[in-house]
Amino acid sequence: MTFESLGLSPEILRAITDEGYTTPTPVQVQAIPLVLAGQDVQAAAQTGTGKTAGFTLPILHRLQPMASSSPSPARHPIRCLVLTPTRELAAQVQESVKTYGRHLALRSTVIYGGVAMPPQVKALQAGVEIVVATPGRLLDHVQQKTINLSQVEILVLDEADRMLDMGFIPDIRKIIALLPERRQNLLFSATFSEDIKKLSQGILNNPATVEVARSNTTAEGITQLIYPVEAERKRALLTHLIRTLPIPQAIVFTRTKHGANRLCAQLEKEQIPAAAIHSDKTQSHRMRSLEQFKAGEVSILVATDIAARGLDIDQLPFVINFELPHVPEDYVHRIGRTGRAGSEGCAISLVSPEESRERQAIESLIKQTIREEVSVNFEVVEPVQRPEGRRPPREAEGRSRTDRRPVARQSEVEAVEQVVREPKVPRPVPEVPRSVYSHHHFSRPPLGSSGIKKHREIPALLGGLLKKTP
DNA sequence: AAAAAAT
Repeated sequence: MTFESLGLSPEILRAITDEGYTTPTPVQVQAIPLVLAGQDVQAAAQTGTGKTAGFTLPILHRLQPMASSSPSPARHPIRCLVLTPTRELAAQVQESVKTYGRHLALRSTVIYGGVAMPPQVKALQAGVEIVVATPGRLLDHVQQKTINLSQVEILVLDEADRMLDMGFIPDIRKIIALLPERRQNLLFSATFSEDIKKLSQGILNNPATVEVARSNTTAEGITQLIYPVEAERKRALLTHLIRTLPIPQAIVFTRTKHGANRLCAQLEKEQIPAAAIHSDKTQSHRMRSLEQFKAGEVSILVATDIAARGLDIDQLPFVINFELPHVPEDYVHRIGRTGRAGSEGCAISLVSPEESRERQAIESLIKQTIREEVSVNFEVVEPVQRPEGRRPPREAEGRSRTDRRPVARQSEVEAVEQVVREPKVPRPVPEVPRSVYSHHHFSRPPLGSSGIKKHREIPALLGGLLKKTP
């Protein structure tokens, strides 16, 4: 199967070739012909399956000016509207539109909150055919009458289940009320829950269904590991793993925004370049964090679930759950940030005894037991256990030097306790994907070219650490 | 129970 055989125009094919892609992914093979035919489509697919290009490419094809058509009108109505749950995802989708529309005379812009209004108004006034937006700011423009949606031909709801979770549906209904009744609708969702099916029924007309990956199953090619660890030792274990595996680059998920800030500061104190991303950060900080991470200037991106879905970073080798998510589905989304587009990756979860319920829920959701792993030698630098009720003064917290001591200097009792917790005899180590960076992908879908491409040597790195089991 | 999104 090739992109040519899907019937895309030469200009679009040229952009695809520019990006170095040759073979469409399964979701693209299924979705592109349907979208080209003008069908409504509901698709269950996560980002990383090539979903974004799956709708971007055929939409560009449909909107491109026909060679035979009359000269384009002076005023350019918005012909396609893409709605996404997060600002970052909106930005990413528009990047994709720009990339694949490079050789076409179609213009696009992205609309979201947290940034100044006037530049967006200006872009809209100049005329664009494609708008990618988050719902809130889009409605803001509607109220200010700075946007006209009356000519929209194609509506895309991206990550619809996320938008549902986030309570965007009333906003989306308001937006839809402003669109022409006759239009093409595309709905993408990680899973088809009952709620999503209902939403879909209300919006789509006789949709074709595309389902590539079975819902609630984790992608093949992602090695999942659990490191059991007491909550108060997680930070020490994390830095230990980052240094010893080593982990060149990873997204580390925390449960709260505050937790993300704290962990980020602590990592930096340990000389591990880190950046944090969550909704309390300013939009410019969010963008900078993401850029630094994608450019490799920062090795750890500490994130809340803002980054659990949709973020598309090429060749991300590791995802680390510093804390397990409360909603088991979010585990699937988080680890989906690695092992994308046919490459392989590793998802590590630091799990404390208090999190056993979450762990159980996750394992029953994904219908597998996640392999447990122990970091040999970790006890050497573990923090000294403090007696109950005697916490250090606040200012001493996070002072790494005072937190830890070599084993030799600890009391015998403590040393014995450690041995019990962390047997010296190394347990069989898990099998890691043949190589985290194996090059034999069947295909590498067009997913935007930002990315971390310098970790191809990881198989060697990992091979040393995670030897194969018999 | 937490996070995201308009100001």
